[in-house]
Amino acid sequence: MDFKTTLVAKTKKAISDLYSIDDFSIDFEKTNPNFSGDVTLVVFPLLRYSKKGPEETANEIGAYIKKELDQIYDFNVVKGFLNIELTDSYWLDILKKNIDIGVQIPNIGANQKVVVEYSSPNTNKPLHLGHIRNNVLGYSICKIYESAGYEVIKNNLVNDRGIHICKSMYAYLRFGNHETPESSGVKGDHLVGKYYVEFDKNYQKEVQELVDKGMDSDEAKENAPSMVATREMLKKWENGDPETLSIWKVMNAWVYEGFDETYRRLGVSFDKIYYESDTYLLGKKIVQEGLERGVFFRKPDQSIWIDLTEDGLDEKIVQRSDGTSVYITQDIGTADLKYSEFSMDKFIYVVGNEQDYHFKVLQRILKRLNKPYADGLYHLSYGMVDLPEGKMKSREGTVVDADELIAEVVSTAKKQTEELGKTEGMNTDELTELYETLGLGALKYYLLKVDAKKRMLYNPSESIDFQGNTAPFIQYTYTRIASLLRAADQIKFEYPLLLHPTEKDLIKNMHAYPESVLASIRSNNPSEVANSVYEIAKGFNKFYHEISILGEDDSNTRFFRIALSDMVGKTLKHGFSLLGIEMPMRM
RNA sequence: GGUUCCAUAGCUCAACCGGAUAGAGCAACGGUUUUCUAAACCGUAGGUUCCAGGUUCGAGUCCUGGUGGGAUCACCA
Repeated sequence: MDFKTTLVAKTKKAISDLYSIDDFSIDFEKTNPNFSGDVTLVVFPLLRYSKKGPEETANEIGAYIKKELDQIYDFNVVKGFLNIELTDSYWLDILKKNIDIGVQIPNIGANQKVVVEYSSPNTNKPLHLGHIRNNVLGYSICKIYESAGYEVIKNNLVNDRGIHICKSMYAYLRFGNHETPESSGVKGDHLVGKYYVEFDKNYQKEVQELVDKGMDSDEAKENAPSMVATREMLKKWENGDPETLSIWKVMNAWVYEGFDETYRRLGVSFDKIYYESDTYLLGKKIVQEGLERGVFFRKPDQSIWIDLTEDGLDEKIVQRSDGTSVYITQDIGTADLKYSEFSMDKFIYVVGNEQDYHFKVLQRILKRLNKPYADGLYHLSYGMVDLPEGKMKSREGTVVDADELIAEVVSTAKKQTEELGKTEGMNTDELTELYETLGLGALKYYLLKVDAKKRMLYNPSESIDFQGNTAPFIQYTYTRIASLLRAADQIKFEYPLLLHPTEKDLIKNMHAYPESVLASIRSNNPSEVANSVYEIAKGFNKFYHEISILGEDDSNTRFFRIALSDMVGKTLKHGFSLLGIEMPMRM
């Protein structure tokens, strides 16, 4: 039994002995740093039983449990707060256990399977900053679940078909002059993206011309020649026209090559990739079944709907009057496919919050269809990334391109490192790797440290500032530890009897780490891990600054501090691995 | 307009179930290097937690109403 359980049990016993009650619950919380103590019991809710003032009640309980538990060094009472200070030997025991078994996250996910769908790009344009947030979040949440014993399937659903893909294809055929990534030297996804933009420019021009001739604007949008041709192309694609399929395959292959490079650099990967071109028809059968069972209904024009007004949602179309499926139908189909393949307990979609309504509807529909996996569906909804000048818009060219951004943070890392000039003796390969580790670390951490569901601002100058709450700060802390360990020839020691305050703080922070991982799972939000790691790093730098480690004369104390530092380093590295960030050995 | 999310220091973000004197980083100002890496450390200053009510021992957190902002409400994906 761990100490917290014992503490709660003893305290409950104290309260029921003192005030003769038995049906109540209590909980301890961390003591506010402004007061002395480690854990705190708020006694206000107990006053109605004790019928005494808050101070007196707290003092009575404190005196009772102090006698009962050796781990309690002392207690103090401020108003209705009973602050309990634990002994150094208690914290040393915690540390010892930590050092003996290493960083351990409670195994709460044994025999549970989670499918995490993330990334899910369109193959008509390159990735941008919003995609980076998606990828980094998705990958991190996978790592976090894995650390607690879940079996995780990293899943990507590639949106490789549809009218938007045809737009790039149309523009390429018309303006492309057979250029290829090889001939132009442009990365495949960027090349295709170029024609997507090209399409839009030409399309706008055509619309304008029609409007100038007196056509209504909506009508012009429908009748612009390039739009008509693109719709025609989509039909050909759906009918399996060989020529259309062939150009589609070629262009998609270029995009995949480009994406793979970006994925590799971001350090994300997938266990299972679905392509929408394979799955987009899957939902239709389920729609038919649902129709027969009366979950869906048909309107006079033959379109099929579901009525969700009882759930506070609207009616939603699931099949068009011409018999083709809509987006949500595909999602129903793919959900079913995934369940038949993986029988997962939990199914996380990492998708932006502009689709909150969509996923609410999807879950309701799956429930109405009595799908067993409906309850396990979770939409990890994250906020948009804003730019200081406003929101990103592909059309206006105000997107932050993923590849450019990565190149920029890496080159900043290089510049910073060179200015500090501490990398003597490292060869070119090592340096390249270091810049990559620092630059990408900074970028990922910048995106992961804020609450996933919140909208956030991307500030270019701040993201490449490597001071304060940043990945390089934590990486720097790690290299300090690595350097200590290199200097230590051996680590043999007895645990001391007393702790320096900064040592105790470090132990407390490390003790809180596994709990933060569980909190990240509960909230599906890696920022809790990021914040916990930051606290530990900050604590270490204070410790490092205040007391000497290698310079300590007493060899036992010296080795103890090295072992403590080692443990801090391991915890930092563990935390960063859950965020998908590497640790350098030197910087 | 309906639904929904958000609003905390000059800026970017924290604050576990409702708990004490709301915390960090950046920016500003001042300090620390004969000492294990100064990408560090210490200090000063900075707040009517959007507004008005309510619930209670206690509200940034919960409820109601307002103000401001985002998203969504397609036979698009």
